[in-house]
Amino acid sequence: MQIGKPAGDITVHRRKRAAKGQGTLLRREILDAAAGILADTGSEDAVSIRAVAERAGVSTPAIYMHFQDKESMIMAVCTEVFDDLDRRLQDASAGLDDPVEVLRQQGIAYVRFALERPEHYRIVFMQRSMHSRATALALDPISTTVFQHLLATVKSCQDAGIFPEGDSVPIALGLWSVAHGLASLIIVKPYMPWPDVEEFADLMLKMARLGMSVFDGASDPSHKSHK
Amino acid sequence: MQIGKPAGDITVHRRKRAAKGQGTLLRREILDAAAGILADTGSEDAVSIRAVAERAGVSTPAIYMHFQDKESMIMAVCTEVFDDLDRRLQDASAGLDDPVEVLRQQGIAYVRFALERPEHYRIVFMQRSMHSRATALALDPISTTVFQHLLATVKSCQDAGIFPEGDSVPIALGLWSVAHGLASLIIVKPYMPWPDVEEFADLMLKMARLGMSVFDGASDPSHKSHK
DNA sequence: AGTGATAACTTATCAGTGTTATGTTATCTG
DNA sequence: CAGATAACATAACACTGATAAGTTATCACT
Repeated sequence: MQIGKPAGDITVHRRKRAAKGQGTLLRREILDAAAGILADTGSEDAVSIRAVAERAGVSTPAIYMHFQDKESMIMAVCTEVFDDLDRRLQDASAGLDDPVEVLRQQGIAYVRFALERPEHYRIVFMQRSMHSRATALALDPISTTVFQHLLATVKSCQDAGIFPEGDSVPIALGLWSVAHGLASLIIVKPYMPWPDVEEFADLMLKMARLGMSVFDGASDPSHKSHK
Repeated sequence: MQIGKPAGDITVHRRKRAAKGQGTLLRREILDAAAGILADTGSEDAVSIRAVAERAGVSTPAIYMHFQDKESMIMAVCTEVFDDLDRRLQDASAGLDDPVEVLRQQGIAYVRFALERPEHYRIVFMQRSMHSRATALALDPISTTVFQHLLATVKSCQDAGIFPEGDSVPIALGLWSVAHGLASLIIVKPYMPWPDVEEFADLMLKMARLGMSVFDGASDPSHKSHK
């Protein structure tokens, strides 16, 4: 049973260890490997610690030198991908004067982005974290970034008199819920009779805006005491 | 090393095997065991095949006599729980004449139900199936049931002149997206600055309704060719 | 150039998972 | 009471995330 090469765990390409100060180089290569697997397969399940380690050319526990656990690693991958989301949302509304049009275009861009990367979106926005609340928040800069930008857009709408004055937070959360609800339901229940996605997103956001604009006089519990 | 009882896999309560025609009795006990673990722990991860088998007092592969795989088992558990959802939605709108009020109360009841059973809701509405589209649809009677009821409510709203005439499907899907977006985002991102849940749900649904009511004259691509 | 310190890893292993092929036993039928 | 078979159990496979403990290459310093 003599075989030339040792049997068992055949690592395809064995990485050379980094120099002494350059330990963080591996972090980049791990992220690239994990991102590659996720992009190739489109499934989080395929991104196992072992698969990532093999693709990066290192041993399995080497991953844990740079990431606390698997969730942190995958979240880091998704965070990098979703940096594009921020840029896309800006691009979608660049050069637009009407703040309502800004809101609409950003909303459509949001849904479109989610449907282009359904697995990334699912990981970040449809999966509860295994960590505590505090660390889950720390691992999730995407949500806060998206929300801050949306908040600014809502405020400009309020300044233009489109939305009623008062706390912008519930309005922004409401608009976010609409866009998220649409994207996430399409991802999970694709067999439902969804109309054309972009026109439907347009419809929903219009619906939300028009609803909001009439809201001043209605019985709005969260704003009742303001006026 | 003589010990009285055999070491190793100590099954707490060994079930007596069912009689010859009564093989399906085990199915009920498996469902109860799985539902119990899910209710106790609140985590799908705790509902492992082995844990369920031990709780039911049978061996691990016995599960596979009644369920194709783990997903089917857990979906069966959730389907039973969500039968209550249907009843709750009916109760919430019982005795109401105004179809809009029916819509609002059902929407609030929907979100409330989701937040009372976040893990069940997550499994059914926030997790993509491992199966093919066809079998995923077959495993998911909840969505279709909920949607059919919502569709009926939307139609009654259309008859009352609250919503514009035409295809009810996109309107119902839109309303569902709103309620789902709210519930699912709260479940996954509880650290966001959510206002009081029920009043917020009320706000959102009002917002959706008021938007819809003004829609007839606006540029609505999905209805443009009707008039 | 040689030596010790240590950053950057690897080896080996643990405890668990879903799933399946195969073996066994209790019950029912004739 | 013998044979058929429904209703299980045993054992094992191929994974998974994670960790304790051991190793090796590189660096600073003499």
